[in-house]
Amino acid sequence: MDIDARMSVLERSPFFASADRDTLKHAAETASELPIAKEDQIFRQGEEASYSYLLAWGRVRLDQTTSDGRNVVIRYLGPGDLIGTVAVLRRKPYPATPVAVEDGMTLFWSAEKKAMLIAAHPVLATNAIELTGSRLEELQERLREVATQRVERRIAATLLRQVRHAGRRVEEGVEIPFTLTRGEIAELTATTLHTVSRTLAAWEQEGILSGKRASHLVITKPHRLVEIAEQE
Amino acid sequence: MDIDARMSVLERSPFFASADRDTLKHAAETASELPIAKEDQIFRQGEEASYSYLLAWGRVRLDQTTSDGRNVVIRYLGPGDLIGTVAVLRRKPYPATPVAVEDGMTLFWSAEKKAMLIAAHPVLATNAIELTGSRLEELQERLREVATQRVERRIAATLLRQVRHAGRRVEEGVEIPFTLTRGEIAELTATTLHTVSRTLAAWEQEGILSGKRASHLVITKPHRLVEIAEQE
DNA sequence: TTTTCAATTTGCGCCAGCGCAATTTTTATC
DNA sequence: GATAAAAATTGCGCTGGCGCAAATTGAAAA
Repeated sequence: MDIDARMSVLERSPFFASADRDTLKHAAETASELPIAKEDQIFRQGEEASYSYLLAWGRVRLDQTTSDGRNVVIRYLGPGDLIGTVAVLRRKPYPATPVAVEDGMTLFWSAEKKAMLIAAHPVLATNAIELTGSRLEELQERLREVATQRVERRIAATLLRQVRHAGRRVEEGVEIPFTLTRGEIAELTATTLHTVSRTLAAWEQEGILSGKRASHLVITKPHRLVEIAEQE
Repeated sequence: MDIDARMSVLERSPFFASADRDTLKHAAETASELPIAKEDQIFRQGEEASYSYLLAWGRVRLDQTTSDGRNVVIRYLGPGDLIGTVAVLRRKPYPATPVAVEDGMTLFWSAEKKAMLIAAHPVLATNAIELTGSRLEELQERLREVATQRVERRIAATLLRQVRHAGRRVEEGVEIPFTLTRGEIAELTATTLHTVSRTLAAWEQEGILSGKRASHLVITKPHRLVEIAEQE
């Protein structure tokens, strides 16, 4: 990737929203590239946060593992999303493990370079607050769902969230453009894979959605899913 | 409160960590004061975020209400904590309703004054990222607990979290220095008040803690509570 | 094409904890 | 001191969904 290609990637990221050409150029010049292969762990939960990343392309799942070995999926990341930035800025260990769900490319900066970038371009600090705030809002929403809703509604809400983040119109409806297993949905939803499987099988039977394994989920009746997410 | 008293309040807040005298003075001079009485709502969830607050003294509970009228307690705030700042900086509606659990005092700034403060003193932007990141981390922790743990462990973890934030050593153990009803613990823990009551009654019987209603909870055997929080 | 393995599905027993109902306790107000 | 109301407690029936087990499916590797 040459500087122009990098700048093209960066200007599409919300972290660089309203950033001028100088900022983009500075960031592009100081970045390094790391290709990622499916199932690569970019870093591990608990490690010292030395580098912060920006996903150029590909998809990444953010996992948190509990002390008794269970996994919670924090979110799916797509192109333009930051990885590990808050931990680097806070000088805390990484709180999660990002796992590539498909091949991709990241741009990365050392903690020093990132701090210098932000000091030199205050718009980046503002954008970092916006992005962290946005993640906070999403987590609050998820906590509310888990605290107050039955599983079906939660699954519907979770799928709609992926649609909102990454959905792509296709002929039959809206596609979630990455592989999402029943197990992963379970870990996003605080339930078990069996319950997700039963639910999705019923919805597939009803014509609401289709797809499993390598074939991406396609929501054929999004309005029906919204109804389910909003039922009492 | 004169300028010196305000500066004394501000320098104790993590939002002003590492801030120099000029910064504190600027902030103190541009702040206004709003006393709060028990049960006051400082603002309402969903309202336009016009002011951001810093709690000088007192205690505040941050509530989020769901579309079907249920309540989730997001967190308890104490002296030095910010209220509404992220929403103001993001130019989004307030995501929660802060309710005073006792009489207190806040300092507040309009959105304009706050933005000017932060633009003039970059250390404040850095601190805002730190604080937002810290809240993110706590919410991730809570989501992991709700997703993977039984109620008892969650209640223990929740009480330990209050101890860590606000606990005070007293003769019999550690006191949580504000009123925390069984209903509120339930809303912090994604369970019902009946389940909290049963659990706390058993723990009180076992000598782990004491207190209800106006009398604050006192954890008499904190180590026992840690064991419960960490059991499998 | 065959084999392997992970993902998905399905049956089913079990139970943690929800939620209804009733009672008791505590605090604030008059 | 009496009353009212909110918080706490307790009994108990019920059920959503967990988790075990087994079978089936689909994709990747050989």
